[in-house]
Amino acid sequence: MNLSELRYIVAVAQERNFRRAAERCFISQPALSTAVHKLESELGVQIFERSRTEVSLTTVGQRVVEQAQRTLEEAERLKSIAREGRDQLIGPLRLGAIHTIAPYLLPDLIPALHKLAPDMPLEVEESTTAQLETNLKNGVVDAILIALPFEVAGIETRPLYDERFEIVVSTRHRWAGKRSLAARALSEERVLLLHTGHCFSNQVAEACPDVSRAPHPGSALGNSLETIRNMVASGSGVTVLPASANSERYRSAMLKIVPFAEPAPSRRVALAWRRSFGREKAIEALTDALRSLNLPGTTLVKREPLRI
Amino acid sequence: MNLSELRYIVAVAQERNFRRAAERCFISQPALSTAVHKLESELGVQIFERSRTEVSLTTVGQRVVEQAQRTLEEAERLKSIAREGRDQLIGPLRLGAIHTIAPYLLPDLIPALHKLAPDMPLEVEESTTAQLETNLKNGVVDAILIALPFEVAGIETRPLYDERFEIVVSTRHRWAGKRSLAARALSEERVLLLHTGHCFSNQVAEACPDVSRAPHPGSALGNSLETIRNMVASGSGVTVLPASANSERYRSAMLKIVPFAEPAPSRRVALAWRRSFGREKAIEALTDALRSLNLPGTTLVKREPLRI
DNA sequence: GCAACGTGATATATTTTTTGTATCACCTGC
DNA sequence: GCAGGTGATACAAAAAATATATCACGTTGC
Repeated sequence: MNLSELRYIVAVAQERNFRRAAERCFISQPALSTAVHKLESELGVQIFERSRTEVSLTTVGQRVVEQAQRTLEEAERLKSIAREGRDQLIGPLRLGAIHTIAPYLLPDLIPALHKLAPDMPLEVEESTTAQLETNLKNGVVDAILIALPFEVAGIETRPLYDERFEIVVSTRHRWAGKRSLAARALSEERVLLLHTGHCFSNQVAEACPDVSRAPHPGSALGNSLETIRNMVASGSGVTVLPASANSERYRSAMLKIVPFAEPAPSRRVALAWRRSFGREKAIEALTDALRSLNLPGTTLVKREPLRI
Repeated sequence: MNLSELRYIVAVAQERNFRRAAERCFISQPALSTAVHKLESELGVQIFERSRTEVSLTTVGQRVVEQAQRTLEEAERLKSIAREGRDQLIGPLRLGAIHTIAPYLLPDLIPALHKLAPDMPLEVEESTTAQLETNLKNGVVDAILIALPFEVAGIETRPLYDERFEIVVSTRHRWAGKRSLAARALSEERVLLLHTGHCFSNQVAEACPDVSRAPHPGSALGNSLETIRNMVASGSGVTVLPASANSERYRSAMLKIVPFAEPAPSRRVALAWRRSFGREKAIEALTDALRSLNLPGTTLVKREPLRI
């Protein structure tokens, strides 16, 4: 039994004539005849009564044809479901981002993406790189925003922008008036950072090797740079933040941003997704939205050189 | 798109593994893979997300698979409808019979058939041979009981029994005491018969060539032999009836039955049905029921020699 | 790290199924 | 009786489904 055969018996039932039914099904009359015979013998039931003059339905045939129609309708519905789902820019996109990116990017990203893909709401999850990697591989999220390097089997990565690091101090700090500072200067100060589970902390530590990592209660600082920013404002130390964290939105009267002397340390932010994730269009739209944001202290990476 | 493909994606969705799904579908893994690919490209939608480690459903895929399941259920229901309808002894059988047979046969036939095929109710129509022939060809009835000869293209005929004709007179009639009468004797009497639309009248006329066909209002006698019987009882004339019309059930104290002298005229009653009518079992059951009736004045025709 | 195993995809060949062409037997209506 | 129409059938051709062998890639366990 297959759907064509069902279409055939419905056509025959409607036309009550094999030739016309065959024409409507775009097949030859003998093909139709054999197909109907095949179905009848498979079902073990005679659907039609054929005389030389006319074709009529048997009692069972009546019910069989009705049910065939119902089956075909369901099959049609399947097609229309697929048709509706064909647009990759329809349906939610689950995006993960690390704590040092999410809060500074999402407020602008969400409206930007909404313009490009109004029917693709963004569902956001904020976590560490390690957790995001797991969730990405498991399919809990569809794409993640992380800092490079990020080499994972089966995962596609696309660099988006380079982002300078900046030193943040209290306005009352002796560095508050500085135009710039060398990385090694940080070794003189108490530098507040997120705990080592966060890649940003490691990157800062790498960039500024002799930073005196001040001891602090592991999770007491939370996962938020904002806590650190407050601590800096209250004079507990200095910190290093990614430039986008110092956008106007987050600027404070109690803090002063001091750029690093060139070459300033930086990180490369990238988008990553499963190679098997089918919605390339969604990834493209997301990329476009991200590249349109114009974040302070960032430089877009030239488009397309995918690092695999 | 075909039903197999739907079965395949349902299996993959359940197993979340192509090899196991293939095994469950009794096909090879590559066959399953290509089939799923084919369906995906036909629908223009990715149903599954395949990583090397695991298979998962896309958002559309989820809905597609659900709908596929629904479609398959309807197809299954079709099969079960066919399975239920497979028994040819289930469902009504529409039987036509001429006026000179129906009333004398049906009272016994219905219970007899009910014993042989309890789920095959008989729907009866009483009419003339000509009308029955039309209705049989049109499919308004499935089988008819008529008197031979009956040669119609596309119609199968099976002789059932030979039935003697008998003379019926009033008890006050001068023939009331006769043991038998020759056919030609009828020429002396006023013989009441149904109008010429009824084959029985013609058969009597043929058998008794010089019958004085008494003039009578065409339809005033109705289509019923019973009307004639009443007229005979009231002395309006004599008549000739088929033997089964004179069974105990219909015998009257005011009437006397006089057999014809040998060779008594008779008719051969037969069952006829469209050659294309599929329910041979139903015809068999009906034949068996008819042959079991033991009607008075009838002799069963030897089984099976089908006259085609 | 690296080998063994497991995954789905692919290439090619084979089998099965579907369909088309030509023709038949039969019925209807003139 | 003959022309036109019906569905069935035989056979051939085309298309589809499937199997075998193999691949590339990831995971896992040592």
